[in-house]
Amino acid sequence: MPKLDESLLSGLPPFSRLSRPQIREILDQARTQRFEEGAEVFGEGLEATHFYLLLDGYLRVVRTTPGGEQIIVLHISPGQLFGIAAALQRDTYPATAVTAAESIVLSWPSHLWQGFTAQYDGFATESYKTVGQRLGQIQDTMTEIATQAVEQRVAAAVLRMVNQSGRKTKEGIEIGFPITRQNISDMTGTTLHTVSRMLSAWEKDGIVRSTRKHIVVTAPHRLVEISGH
Amino acid sequence: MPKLDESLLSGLPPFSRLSRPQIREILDQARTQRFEEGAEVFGEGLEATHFYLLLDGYLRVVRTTPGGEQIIVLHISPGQLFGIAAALQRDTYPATAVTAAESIVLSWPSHLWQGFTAQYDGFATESYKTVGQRLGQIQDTMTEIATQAVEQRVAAAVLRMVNQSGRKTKEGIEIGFPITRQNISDMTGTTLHTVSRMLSAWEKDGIVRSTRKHIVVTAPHRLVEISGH
DNA sequence: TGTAAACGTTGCTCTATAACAAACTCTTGG
DNA sequence: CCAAGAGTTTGTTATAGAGCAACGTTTACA
Repeated sequence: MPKLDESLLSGLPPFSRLSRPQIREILDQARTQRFEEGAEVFGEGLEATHFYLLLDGYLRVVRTTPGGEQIIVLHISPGQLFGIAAALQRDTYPATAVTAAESIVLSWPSHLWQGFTAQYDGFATESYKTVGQRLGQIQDTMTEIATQAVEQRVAAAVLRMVNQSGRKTKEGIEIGFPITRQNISDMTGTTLHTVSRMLSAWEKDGIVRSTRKHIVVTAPHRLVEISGH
Repeated sequence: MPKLDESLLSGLPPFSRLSRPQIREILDQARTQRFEEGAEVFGEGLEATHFYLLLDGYLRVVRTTPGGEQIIVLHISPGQLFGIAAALQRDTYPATAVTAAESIVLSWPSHLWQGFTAQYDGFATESYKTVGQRLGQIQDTMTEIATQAVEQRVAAAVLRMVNQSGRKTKEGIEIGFPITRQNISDMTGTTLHTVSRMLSAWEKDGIVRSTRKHIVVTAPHRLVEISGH
């Protein structure tokens, strides 16, 4: 395995205050893994043996109900920590992490968490900041699902993905990872049928352009209007 | 103001590993407040100047949408920390805390958080455990709202309150704080009308007994069945 | 290169639940 | 002790969106 370069981590919040030798130390303890699109990095309820950092790719964090339905709790972008059950004194993962695209992932054994927070300046602070942001985001999503009509929720979900991973194209802003109607319905608590109808209608209105697994938003402001924010 | 006794805190997880003098120190830095039922302890978006512990009473943590609708994110029981924005490096509260019953609350200035975690053994660990549990619970609620029918959600909400605050009566288990149909609808993303009909139906079936602002569950197992868990 | 699997679209029907409306009942405080 | 407000009940109507069904399209791989 080729040695990873310190520059991979030096820009990221949890590591930004560390010296290169410290980052070297951290990298030398990490395991690197590559996952195909659709692969499971860890599963809900399993023992939380490691914590992770997404170097490249995209992840979906997913919960499955007893009845077999699933909902996507959040998406993880490159540079973010995930599976940090150790930070919250949990011994199992509370959700499943599935790659939305081919991904490169670093991981460390959970027992190193304590040491990391103790010896690396800013690591704990930044990690808990991430936890706080995620908590806030989940509360937002929950409030939205509980109070908004389907069209508004779908619009908001699309906008969230665009904001998190959007890249400019000549036609508009494209969501940066493969995404199906089913995926969107799993984010919003609807059915793929309803999402499909909605996207068709928006396409007719010139708000989005979509092909199989890809969505380009051509008129973001109109989506913002629809979402009601 | 009467001096608070150390025994108030000594049994609670965040303080359980501390000596009496340490608890004395902590208590001496605390402000004690009493709130009427329905009072706001802090509001969403306000500067997070303090963190809190609920000594007695019950709280609802509430989010309000731009459109004026609100949803109850979770309930806080006696002995629990809340408003711990400081733990997550936030400078504003992400939600509003409203008393569901008359309540006694301790609070400390946010800047003490750092010191508490550094010098009191087990404080950080236990606090983050709480955060982890709450995150899990919110994810549960969200999954439920996104996937379950209204009757199942209402049943689950009632059961959650019973588990958290239930006290035995001759007729069954009573929810330990005042609760309206509107409150329940705010927990489940429905309307008070639907909740009212549901409770009426359950009462006819001998599953609950309810009076204004009070609910006694007489057949918890039947509610569990309905909730689908 | 052909065929199955995965993904997407669209029409039709049906129902759970919101919305509207009105009346009833308890509680509180002047 | 009465009035106003807060909480609850119940009936009726309207509709968003789920469910079912069928078909079309793209992708992958055998």
